[in-house]
Amino acid sequence: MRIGELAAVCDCPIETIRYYEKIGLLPKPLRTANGYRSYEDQHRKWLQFILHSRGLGFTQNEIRRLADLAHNKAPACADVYELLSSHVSQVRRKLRELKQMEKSLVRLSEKCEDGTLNECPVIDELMGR
Amino acid sequence: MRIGELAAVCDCPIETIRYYEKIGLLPKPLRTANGYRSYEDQHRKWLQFILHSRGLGFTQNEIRRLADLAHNKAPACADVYELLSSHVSQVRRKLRELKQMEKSLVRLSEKCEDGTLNECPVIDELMGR
DNA sequence: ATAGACCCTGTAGTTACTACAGGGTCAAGA
DNA sequence: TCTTGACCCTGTAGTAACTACAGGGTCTAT
Repeated sequence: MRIGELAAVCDCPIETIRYYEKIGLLPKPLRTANGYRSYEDQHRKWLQFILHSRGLGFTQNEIRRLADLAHNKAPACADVYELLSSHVSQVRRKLRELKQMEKSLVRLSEKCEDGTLNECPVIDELMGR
Repeated sequence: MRIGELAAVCDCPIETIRYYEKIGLLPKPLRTANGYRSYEDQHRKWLQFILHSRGLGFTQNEIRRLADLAHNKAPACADVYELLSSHVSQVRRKLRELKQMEKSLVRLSEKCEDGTLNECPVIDELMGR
């Protein structure tokens, strides 16, 4: 499978695939005589692993650690679990932050009274009271 | 006020202040004879404006637009309101994404059964079923 | 006279890509 | 046969929003 096909199958830009290879997230494929990358189905699985993890908000570092665990003969489930739960708490922290932001923003925009005012209390408030 | 004092007052790293000046977010202050930056109280307000906006998740571009509106004699409240509501919808979109992530992560980590397994269904699932 | 705290500029590193620039390869059609 | 077009290659630079030096200058106190 050439890179274009892998990209199409996984719905992922070609540049990203080459990038994952460069940073060592995706194992290097063999090359054909003309230098083109030649992927096996295993590469497809690895790439999807990366893309799924990314979709769940894991950083490249976390994905790298997950991948290391995955390539292990007996992936220690406890380690995976730890990575997972620490990530869940990060996501929850981010959620709380965003909810707080949303609240403040709504409170702020209520001062606008639907944008019909000619003076702006929002700007004043952001300037620090 | 020298940069160190401004940094302390606003609880913001010195480098960040210089960075905001460099990218044109914070107006350039006067310089003393020895070349040190010399800030007025107005600068403190501008910096707090930036920091507050940043705390609400606005990007530098949005802050720049807010600041332009703020420096206007008669800031059009409608424009501010528009910026605000478009930002609120972004925050809400991000919130939905994160909630979805959290759900998937929790579902995934439940497979771990508290990390007591020796095989790992999580890895399998991330590899794409 | 020198130690220490402060200030300066300019550059490089971070994360996770994306977008070229400037080339090579290969199959199909005129 | 030639050339057009769709592919592929490497390598570098740009993005956001900072952060962290390197290598210097200034000023106050001991």
